[in-house]
Amino acid sequence: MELLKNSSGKRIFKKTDECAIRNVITHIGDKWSVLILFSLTDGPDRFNSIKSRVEGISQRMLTQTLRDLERDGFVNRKVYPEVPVKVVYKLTAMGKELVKPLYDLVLWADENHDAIKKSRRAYDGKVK
Amino acid sequence: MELLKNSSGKRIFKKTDECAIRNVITHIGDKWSVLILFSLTDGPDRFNSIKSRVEGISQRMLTQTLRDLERDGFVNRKVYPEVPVKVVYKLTAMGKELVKPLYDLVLWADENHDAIKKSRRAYDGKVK
DNA sequence: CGGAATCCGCCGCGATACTG
DNA sequence: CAGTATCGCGGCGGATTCCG
Repeated sequence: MELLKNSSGKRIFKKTDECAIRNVITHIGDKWSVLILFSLTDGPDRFNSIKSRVEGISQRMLTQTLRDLERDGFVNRKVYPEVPVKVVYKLTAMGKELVKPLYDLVLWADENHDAIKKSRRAYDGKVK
Repeated sequence: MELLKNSSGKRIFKKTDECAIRNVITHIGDKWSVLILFSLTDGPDRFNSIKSRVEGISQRMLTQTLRDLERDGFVNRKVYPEVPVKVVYKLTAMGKELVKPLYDLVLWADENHDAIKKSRRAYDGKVK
């Protein structure tokens, strides 16, 4: 994956687009993307329903994030020209694939949440 | 993990600290953390060496991110009181554990990198 | 060498108002 | 209902300077 190495044989993480890791992180790093992806694992859902389930997200950010996810091929957007309009979002095949490793990560974090909080308290105690 | 559901049986993602996912994302979410963690999988390394390997990171961000990782118990910091000072960072046991699911995620992203870029081009072509 | 401290630009993101 | 458009500020993070 990362072939570039320095004189000590250690990997170098390039700035550019070629670094796959950076491309992932930009999505994962965005808190809303992950929550939206996970919400859609419960099945297809409508705009305002997602909005109410992902607490705290603004209309602006939901629209924008869904667009990005659609653009990357993780989410499918379907418009039903009723009155009023109905728009349903669902995971694509690739979207469902992405959620798998993502889920393992979240699961790990959930299990280690206490250990992390404990470590923090210890650290903050030392530094005061 | 997430027990709260709405009338349709779909999960609700609370704003608060109770949502494990949100806690994960804030840690792993930022681009620098992941790159630093991965760089340390090649073995312990010094401050400026990491800085040169993670391209584009500023001194400020490297220091800050390393502190956060140390605080959460993912990274160990050891000072060698030589002249000039030498500081070596390495993954803790928990840090190594974290990298595993993280690696699967990155691996997935690497494999699907082309598909994502292709989807993007198709999307951008439509919207123009 | 490995930081800490300060300053500051810019843009992410929320709030609000308006449309098809 | 599901968006777009516009404005405004808060804070992330880069650049610079100084220190043990």
